[in-house]
Formats: sequence, structure tokens, C-alpha cells
Amino acid sequence: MSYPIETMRHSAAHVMAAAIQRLFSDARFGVGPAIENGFYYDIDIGRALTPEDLEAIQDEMEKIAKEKLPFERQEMDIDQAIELFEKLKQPFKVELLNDIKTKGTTKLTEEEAGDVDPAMKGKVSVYMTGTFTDLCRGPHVDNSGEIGKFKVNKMAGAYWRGNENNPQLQRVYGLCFATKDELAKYQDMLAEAERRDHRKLGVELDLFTYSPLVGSGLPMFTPRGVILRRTLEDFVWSLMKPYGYERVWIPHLAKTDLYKTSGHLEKFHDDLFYVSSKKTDAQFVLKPMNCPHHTQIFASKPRSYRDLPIRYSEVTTCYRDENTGQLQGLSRVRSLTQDDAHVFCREDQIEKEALAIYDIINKFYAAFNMPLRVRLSTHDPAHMEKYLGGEEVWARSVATLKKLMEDAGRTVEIGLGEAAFYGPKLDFMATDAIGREWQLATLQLDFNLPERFELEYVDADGTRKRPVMLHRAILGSVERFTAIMIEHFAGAFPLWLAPVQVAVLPVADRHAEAAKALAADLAAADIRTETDDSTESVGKKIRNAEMRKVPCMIVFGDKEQEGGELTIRWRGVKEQQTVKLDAFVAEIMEKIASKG
RNA sequence: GCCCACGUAGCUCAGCUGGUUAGAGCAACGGUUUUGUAAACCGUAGGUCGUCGGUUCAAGUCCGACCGUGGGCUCCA
Repeated sequence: MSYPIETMRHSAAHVMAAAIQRLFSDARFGVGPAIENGFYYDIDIGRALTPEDLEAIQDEMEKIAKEKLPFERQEMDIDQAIELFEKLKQPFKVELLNDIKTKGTTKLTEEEAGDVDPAMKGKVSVYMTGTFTDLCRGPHVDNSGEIGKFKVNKMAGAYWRGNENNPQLQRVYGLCFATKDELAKYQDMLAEAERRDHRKLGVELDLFTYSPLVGSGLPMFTPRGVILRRTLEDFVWSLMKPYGYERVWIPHLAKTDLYKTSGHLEKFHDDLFYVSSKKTDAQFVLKPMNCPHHTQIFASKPRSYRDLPIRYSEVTTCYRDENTGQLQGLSRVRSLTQDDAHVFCREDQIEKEALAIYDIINKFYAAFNMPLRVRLSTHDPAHMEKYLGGEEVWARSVATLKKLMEDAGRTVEIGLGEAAFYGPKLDFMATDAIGREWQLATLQLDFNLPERFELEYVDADGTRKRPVMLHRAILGSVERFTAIMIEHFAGAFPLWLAPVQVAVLPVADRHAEAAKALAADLAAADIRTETDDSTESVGKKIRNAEMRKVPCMIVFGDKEQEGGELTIRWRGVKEQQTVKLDAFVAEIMEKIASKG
């Protein structure tokens, strides 16, 4: 008999709870759902779990699986269940039952409720696995032997019901798959992800660094890392420029008044860095985003309908005071650089502008071989009170975005009611080389900021109208994107991105001078070149270049110095190639131009 | 911010239950070698064991605070 994987994973959570109960008889249980790739259970055993405990839990689970204990369902009145779980000393379960009794659901928000089975009104179901009894809606597998292959793999603190005012429980995670192969494949993927970890490769390849004196979450980029960043930025700019984008520049500080007007102060006040002045009473903040500044450039003079669209772009750093515990390598930082742009346009221009942005996004991700998935977050027509602007404008904008994606031949997932109050948006999810998906590019319509800042243009009929604002990012945050690229390529960047593109390796001292001259020639053609004139063997120089993942090596000895041909070794390829300098430069230039 | 784990040379790691001058490999530096496709050989230097405080005759090792890093705190009976 085969079951849906979610059923197996959820059942595995029960089996784990049963194992934990055998090992720690006074354990109190929170909730234990199936999750992506496995399951977890929140527990409280009065002390911290150790890695040895996790192994013991895994062993006990395997025993229970062998015992093939049946999952037995029993239905009872809620009061009866409360009595049962009080007797079992399970206060968290009793709390859930009281919720069901008063609210009919354990869901935390109203929106999630409403899937209550009418046949179960006033009643709940309880599942028993051996001596372990759990409040559970089910369904489950028949017996504990049918939970597939599993591995208890990590633990972490988690607040009861996700609220930091509640007691903190320990969350024990497990992986669970139907077959051994699938579990092994997933574990391999995790191992591969670890091998590619940008934090590790960032140090090895000398791309970025941190300092405790500068502060956590504030990465600094080394010369090599900056080449990577700049190359990405330049590429995006080359795609944007033909569409009439212009560059602007804004300071990294602003008075709090700016964010009072935009509404961000109220919304993000805990996440801002405050800066005070001893010379004035004004209170400043480090900018957490750029849109408010950009509106002020737009507002700096009267605008005609003929001026629109106005497209401001800027690659600039923002600062957000994230919880220190949430910082993570380059992916979650306190100083993040956005490749930001804002388009101010008339409503009838939305389509054309959105199409241009889509084109830029599409071309950009194609260059990385990263497939895209698109999600359109829309308004909920039944609750227009939640949104700014009339339903007509919303319906038109959503239809425009939707049509755009359909014309482009993309299937769009619709997130009904998931739009921000100020406008609908398109999010683009890119899949990396090991199958992980990242939300990167985004395109958002904004009816709110033009309103708040009272932006206007004079229309053809002489009346003042409000422009629509489009926010868009292609790579999101440069830091996060760099991290994803490092992992996507496992540090082995293609030629056009590689910080060092060609390494010239002189065979002996007597070749060093000519080798350097060759390197200078290549550098003159804008090829990033380094010469390794250390007194090491050729084998060692090749090994070093391979370890630094330099895409192209030129071994330069007597042959090359006398004949006019170069000996080329491409990264990871044993066979060498012999070419003339001109042909080599042409080949490299061609590869760089085609993003090879 | 909260919970848990971790922090020994630039990097990767040893250092047993607290007990003499804290070790190794790679990297760096010096010398010899002048090398032809993934590691030549010899030597030198480099650490207030994250920081500060405490316990002890004695602390890298135990305790506390702070700093930093990692896992998680969204997945709902």
C-alpha cells in the first residue's frame, strides 16, 4: 500500500514523538507536522537535547518502525479529550483543545480557519501508536513500518505557536522520503550545497570578508569580489540602457520626515538605523530603501505627460537593522545593495514598461541558465477595503500583468489576495544548478507612494494627474545574488564573470619577463590576467590556478618564447590547445561577449 | 532579540577526565632547485587558545558576561 508522502511524513512525526516518549517519559509535546522533505516535532523535556539524544531518537524510531505498531484512530467529545490529555500531562495539547472548543480551530489567524469538517463538530480525533497517544486530525499510514526512510537530522529552538512571548520548545527535525534512494539523493544535495557554501568559497576565493570591528552583517568586498559585483551590475545596466533608464544618485541618509511621509517609519521603525545630529534637532535614518528619495527627484520640478515615463535607476546600498540572530553570510545582511529602479509613468504606459522589465529579467537569467517561475500576487476583489485605489485600476493592472506573461508564453501562478496594499506584483523565482529555487527579481506596481508624496504631472488636457510608480529589481540584493552565483557555479565562474580570467604560468625564471609582456598584452585587450612568477614547479602553478578556479591557463616556456604559439589549458580540461596569440585573444573575447 | 551549538597560527584541524616551554599540514618568509600540465627539497617565523572577569596551588580545558560564527524561531491538532 502506498500513501501520499505528506501522510508518511506526518506519521513519521508521530513515530518520532512515540520514540521520544519512550526515551523521556515526561516529555511534553507541541505540534508535529509534515514539512518539505520531512517532518518535525516540537517538544519540551526540561533540558536541552544533545546530538547523542538525536541518535538515540533515530535508533528508537527504527525499532518502532520494525514493530509495525498500528495507528489507531478514535473519535471523542472535546471535553473527553481535554480530560484525557490532562491525565497524560500534555498541557500544550490541552491548550489546542481549548482553542478548538472555543474557536472551532487551532489556526492562529482567521484567514486560515474554515476547513472544519462539519461531521466532526464538537468532536476530535485521537491517534494511538503503541503507548503514544496524540491529538491529530490524521490521516495516517496503517502502521509504523510504513513511514518510508527517515533520518532525524537537526534540532533548534522554536517558540510555541511561533510567538516569542510563549515558552520556547525544542524542535526536532527529520528527513523523510518514500525510498532509500530519494532520501540519499536529498542528503547528497545537502552535502553538495554545503560543499558550495558561499561563506566557505568566499574565503577560499578571496571575494569578501568581515570584521568584528566593523560589525556583524556588514560584509566588505575584496578586489576580486568587486570585479564579480561590478560585472553583474554592468551586465544589468547593458540590458536596461536601451530601454531609456537613467542613473540617479542619492545620499544614504535622510530625515525621518521622509519616511513619515512614505509610511515606512511606522511600518519598519524597529528595523531602521537611527542617526542623530549634534548640530540640529533633526533626526535622521540610514535609508532602508530608495523609493522615497527617488520620488523627491521626480517631484523636483513640474512634469508633463510628454516627459513620462521617467526611469530612475541606481545601484545603491541600504541599511536595515536586522535581528542579529537572523544574519546569514551574504544572504541576510545589514547593509544590502539594491539594483533598484523606479519608473514613473501614466497608467496607459504600464504595459510597455512592464514588458521592458520582463525582457531585462528574462535576458539576464537566461545568461545564467537559471529557469524562471513567475508568481503574480493580486488583489482580492471581495475585500477591496484592504487596498489603495479603485477596483477598476487594480483589475486593469492585474489583467495587464497577466496578459504580459501569457503573451510571453509563461504560465503564471496567481496568488489571490497576496498583493501588497499598494499594488500588484510579479515575483520571479530562479532555479540554481542544484535545483534550489530563489526568489530574486521582482516587479511591483505602486499606487501608494505617488499618493503619499502627491506626485503629479500635467496631462494633455491641462489637468494634474497622478503617475503610477513601478518598482523593480533584477538581481534583488547584489550581496545575496553574489552568494547565489557563488553557489550556482560552485565558485567556478564562467569566463565573463571570473575575477581572474587568464593565468600566465612561466615554466622557469628565464620566461618570466616574456610571460609578463604577454600578460600585459592580454590586459590591454581588457582580459583580466595574472602572472604566476613564483619559483614553483609548473605542476604546482597549475594546481594553484585550478584551486583558485581560474578558467584559462597559459603555460609559457621555451617553446612559446621562441615559436609564436601559445599553449592553453582550460580549467578542468587535461588536453591542451595550441593557438596563435591573435586567435586566442579573439576566442577569449568571443567567449566573454557571449557570456560563455 | 530568543534557544541550542561552536570559537586553538592566514586556512584546515590535534590537544585524554584542569597538571611541565600549546602541536601538525597547507599558506607566508629565507635558502637550494630552473622546473612542461593538479603539490620539488631544507629551514625560519607565526598563537596573551575570541575578549573580559571568576573558581582553583594550577585553566586552552570548569563557571559567568560580552563579541563573533552557525542551525532554527514561517510550515500548525
